[in-house]
Amino acid sequence: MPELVGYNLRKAQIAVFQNFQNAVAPHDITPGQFGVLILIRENHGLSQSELGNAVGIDRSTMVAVIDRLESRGWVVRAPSPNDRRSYALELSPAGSVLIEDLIPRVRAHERAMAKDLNKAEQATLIDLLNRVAKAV
Amino acid sequence: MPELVGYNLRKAQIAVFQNFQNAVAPHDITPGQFGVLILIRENHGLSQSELGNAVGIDRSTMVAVIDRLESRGWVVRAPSPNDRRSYALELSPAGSVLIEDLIPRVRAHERAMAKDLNKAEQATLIDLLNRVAKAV
DNA sequence: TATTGTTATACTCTATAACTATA
DNA sequence: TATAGTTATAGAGTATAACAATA
Repeated sequence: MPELVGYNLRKAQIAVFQNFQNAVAPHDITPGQFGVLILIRENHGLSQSELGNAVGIDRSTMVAVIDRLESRGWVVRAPSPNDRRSYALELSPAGSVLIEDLIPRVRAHERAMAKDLNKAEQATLIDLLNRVAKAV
Repeated sequence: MPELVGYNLRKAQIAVFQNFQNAVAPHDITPGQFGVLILIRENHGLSQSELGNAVGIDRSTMVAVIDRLESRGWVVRAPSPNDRRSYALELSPAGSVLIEDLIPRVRAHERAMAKDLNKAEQATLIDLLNRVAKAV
């Protein structure tokens, strides 16, 4: 097992996930939720289906994801101006404040994670991960 | 985001997970379950708590994990010879047959995943992943 | 007819707290 | 007192199938 790429990927992912949780404490937010918030911030008015496609999850799953973020006051389902079936997702003011607080924490988390890797090694790691993701 | 190690790790992990599922079809087994079966095979008589420690999950979580593997006929809870509180976990004959069928599939999956990486690059990737996992 | 959001349903993975039997 | 397995409970994340409203 220790020589398998998949096994090491899994182990690194678990360690990184836990460090992320510590880094963003006391906000209790997952990497997936952070990614969704970032996507909404950078793409105003995204619909739930578009967001699901971007993240690779079903639109029925996205309902509960947005429910959670909305119930915590970070995201609002605004009416879409041109399609009455869909919502235009936006960050709430509280959501914007949250993101501004999270970004430096996530940057620190990234630094901690890569602290034993120089710049070239970080670039190599990202390149290799990309090639693995593309290969499968 | 695309320049973050954590983000790329997550993306690679998702792609690899899906490819794993295809590779082991029609067995419907997750990488985590495969890891548990391998550990039981390589450590006869392991207890649930020991297994949980090895994998990094709580012993209460391990109950349901073993329940599932037992209900599918792959693992047996044998009585521990020296401690009546605990079980000595073993693969059933069906579980041994399953593992023998899975191993070449998982090897093929590993090859597919790393098909665009030469030997040196694979070793580099594993080394970098290990250093990330250790850093956090 | 096709798409968007939703609900009902189901399953996996994860944890904490409290319990029973045993050490 | 401490440990092993268990249960109750809770929550996140994931999916498929079917439905209403809308395109």
